[in-house]
Amino acid sequence: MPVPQTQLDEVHELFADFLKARGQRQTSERVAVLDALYVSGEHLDADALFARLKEDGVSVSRATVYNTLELLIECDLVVKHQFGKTQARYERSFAYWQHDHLLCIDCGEIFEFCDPRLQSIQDTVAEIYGFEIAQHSLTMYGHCRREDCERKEGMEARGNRGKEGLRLEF
Amino acid sequence: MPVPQTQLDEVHELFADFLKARGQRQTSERVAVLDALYVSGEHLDADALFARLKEDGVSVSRATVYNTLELLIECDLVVKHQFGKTQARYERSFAYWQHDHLLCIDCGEIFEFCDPRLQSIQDTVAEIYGFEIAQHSLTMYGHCRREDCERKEGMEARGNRGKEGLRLEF
DNA sequence: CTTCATGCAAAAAGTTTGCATCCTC
DNA sequence: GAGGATGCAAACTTTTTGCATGAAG
Repeated sequence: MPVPQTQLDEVHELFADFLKARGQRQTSERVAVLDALYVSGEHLDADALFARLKEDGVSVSRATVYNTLELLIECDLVVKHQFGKTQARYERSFAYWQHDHLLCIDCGEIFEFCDPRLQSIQDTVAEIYGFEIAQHSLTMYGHCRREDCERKEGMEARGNRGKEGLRLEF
Repeated sequence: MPVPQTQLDEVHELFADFLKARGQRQTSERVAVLDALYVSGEHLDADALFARLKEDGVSVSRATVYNTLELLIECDLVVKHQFGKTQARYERSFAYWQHDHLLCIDCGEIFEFCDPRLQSIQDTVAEIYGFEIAQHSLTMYGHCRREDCERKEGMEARGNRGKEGLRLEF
């Protein structure tokens, strides 16, 4: 689901302001990374993002991708996820509903959901442990029922050696 | 909190049975890795586990540590966590309450909690998305109030360059 | 005595860093 | 024009793999 142009403009402005405030420059590479994440709305890993940019004819180095992601995370335009893998994935976060994730163990597809009860849990935990909770990460892992879910990712990644495709890591 | 001897025996037996069933050998190294995780009950990363074993006078290679962890995960005696870092942590999982985690952004301390409402959320999500949910991972990140919480890990890991120590990754 | 497991070291995979060149501001 | 940004490649970190040696069954 692509982001509407007005929102993309708004995000560009936020990023520009953030950079200006820190005396950093607005380069075409930085904007390209921002756009790649906002236009697709997918949960991309650094390498997929790098490939996507190259496909789009934008030439950036991996170092710049990582540098820019760091900046985007700092100004809260992007969040980094560690969906049970050593490799991180990045997702746009501005003007987008706060949500958690549901991941298909077989095909790797990611779904998003939101449940208000999680806030109650967070409040309870904060009170019991005397914590000031800044953020949370909730991911559910299971088997989806899409007709085109063919365990593709599980097969590739794990050589189909168990009843389940991906190795679960919590 | 160390595990009682009777439980350690039980875990040894489970592991022995698992290995025998697969025609694999019970070596002292494998048992040592299992014990290291069960005796301390901590959430160790592979390297810390390696170091702990060396401290205890057990000489195992990193490769064996990783191999054994894989086995222990397969027989559900250990779970792997990816607490928003590229580096995984491992925790014993047998005869231990099912719980989620609360992590101090400043000192890195890990607390455990359990809230029955999460099961309700899981059921709802499963129904709405038509998923058969196998597992979930919930981690809350915040600031603890221990008097000896001195942001130590944040300082080391990130060079104290922000208002918060650890980089959050969700 | 036959595998299977270990240890070592090399390779992978993901990410970070140093530095000369380039380009915003 | 000056200082931050880029690209490249090398370094680093964590994890995986290949192979000769060693030990469990």
